[in-house]
Amino acid sequence: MEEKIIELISAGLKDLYQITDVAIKIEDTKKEFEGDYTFVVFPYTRITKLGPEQTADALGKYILEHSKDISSYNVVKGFLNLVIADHIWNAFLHEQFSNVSYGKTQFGKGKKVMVEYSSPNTNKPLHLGHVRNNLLGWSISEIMKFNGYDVVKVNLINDRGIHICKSMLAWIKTGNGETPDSSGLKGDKLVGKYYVAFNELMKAEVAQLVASGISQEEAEKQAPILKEAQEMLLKWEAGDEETMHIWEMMNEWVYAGFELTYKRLGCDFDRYYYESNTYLLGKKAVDVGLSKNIFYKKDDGSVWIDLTADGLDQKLLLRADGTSVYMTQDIGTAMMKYDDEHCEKSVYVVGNEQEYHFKVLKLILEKLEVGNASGLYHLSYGMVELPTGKLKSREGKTVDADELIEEMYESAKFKTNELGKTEGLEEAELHHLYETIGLSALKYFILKIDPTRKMVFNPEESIELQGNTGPFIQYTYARIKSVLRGYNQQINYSVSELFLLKPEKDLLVLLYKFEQAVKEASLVMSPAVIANYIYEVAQSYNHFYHECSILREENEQVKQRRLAMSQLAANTIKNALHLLGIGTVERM
RNA sequence: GCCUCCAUAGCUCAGUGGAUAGAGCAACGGUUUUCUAAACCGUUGGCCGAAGGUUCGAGUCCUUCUGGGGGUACCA
Repeated sequence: MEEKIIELISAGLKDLYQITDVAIKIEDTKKEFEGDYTFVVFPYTRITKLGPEQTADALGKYILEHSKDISSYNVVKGFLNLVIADHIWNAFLHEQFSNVSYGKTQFGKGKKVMVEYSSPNTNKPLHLGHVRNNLLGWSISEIMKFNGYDVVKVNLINDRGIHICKSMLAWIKTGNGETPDSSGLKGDKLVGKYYVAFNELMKAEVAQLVASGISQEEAEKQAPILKEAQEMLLKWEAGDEETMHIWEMMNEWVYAGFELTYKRLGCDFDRYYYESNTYLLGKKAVDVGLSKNIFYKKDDGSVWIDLTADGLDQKLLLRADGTSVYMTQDIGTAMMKYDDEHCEKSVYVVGNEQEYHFKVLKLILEKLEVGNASGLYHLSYGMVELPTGKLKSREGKTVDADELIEEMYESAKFKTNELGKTEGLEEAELHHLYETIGLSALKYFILKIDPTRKMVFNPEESIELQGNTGPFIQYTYARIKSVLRGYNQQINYSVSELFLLKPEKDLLVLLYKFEQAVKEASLVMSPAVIANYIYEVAQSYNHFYHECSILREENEQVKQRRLAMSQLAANTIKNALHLLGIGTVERM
């Protein structure tokens, strides 16, 4: 429809004013005014030599004469508001109302994209920050799939490095052979406990050193337990048997724990990468870079790249002791990823604190000519903060993912029971209901916010189930399904020339824009576009529901139309919620 | 210091250079013999951080300033 209008305006400008070769832009008409699309004529008044009103009026007249699809127009100052004829909306409804995959586009057809998300460290459990990452990564993948892209979801497990050694060391020193079975703790929780323990042990040692007259900074470098961890990393890279054994055992615990959390969050992956498998490839690449003089070696043996010519600093690629760092691993991973899948685009869902890292990574890949540097895209999302301040995982001050999900579940359960809507449902159905509603509240609360922005997570607000929330949208869906159940026959809608009431038309126009939202969400990689869109749909449907009778409508044609609209709204909500990883329930 | 992102209602957030800046929450009031009240309708609440500039038109673009977040050579 937009294209048609643009053609009309373009023809009008040419015939009336001899204006050609200009990019015509139209926008949605603001609610306060009558019309569907608006064309702003201000920029053209200089050429038309007429006032804005006259220019717009002449153009409006021209369009009305040349198209049956525009039923009327009005002019406010320099704004030409065009009203689309009802038959267009009716035809759209007729075409789409039973389309269960309504909204799908072929926008990204033939393009293959890899989306890396989650990417946890194996030394501690998943927390609120990971939750945002997981939800974003999964949702963006699904949005791109919905747009026809071939998407490979990837999880890069950071299973090696000094941080892992810290957990291992603390476990060896203080664990007394504790296991998930013996402790009853989820595997990731158990390992996380020892990561916190390490930091406490180290803190004590640092305090002691400081007491003996050494500076804080120096003490933090010299703490014996830190030295031990560093030695352990060396042993690990050398393949020391005992170290490897403990490492493998503890990682298995963590994976089992993560798996449970992923399952509950609804995240899945097509492929897993392990940094323990990719860092050697990275090291090799560093050697190649050295021989090509892209990198250089300092006297202490550490390897660097000088990026001052690119406006950046110097960056470390290998430590003086020869062990690899984050960057080394990421070079190797990028190479392996490209070898495996040959995606033209590789998206990294990683927090914005690492923007610098990815800028450097991209440059290095470019210079080394490996791993498809041009396709690298860092989807940089904002940090999650609590009303009380920032999350601090080193001190164990976080919002734990599992606990958070459980709270949402309980909240949904409490609210459902309070409303007394549990009648006739069996235990398993109830569980499913609470789970679906609780997770919807959590997911929607996080995804409705623009990913690039930092967000404040208020636990009390997040468990709200009213207003602009996931459950509100689910409720609208359940309400529609209830109406459709009440009819319980095939909807038999045929295009009629009947007049659309305002709430009907508003809803239809909004539903028509789903594809546009789907496309935009994929372009800007933002589930928030979908979330905000579907919230408007739910609001609009509820308004329509209050204003217009459906089952009680006596005019059969109108009744069928409203049923068809309900059907289309239900399909739209279901598909949109799916893109956010949110399920629907038939009643709630 | 340098780089970068951000600043919109009491709170959390929307706002492709266009019209009178919008939602939700919170506060107050109303709607159910009628298709699900987790809903709907209304009231209160704004120098869009400040000052300049570009433009017919700026919350949106540019400059400066203020305040905050993040990054910045051996954590990841």
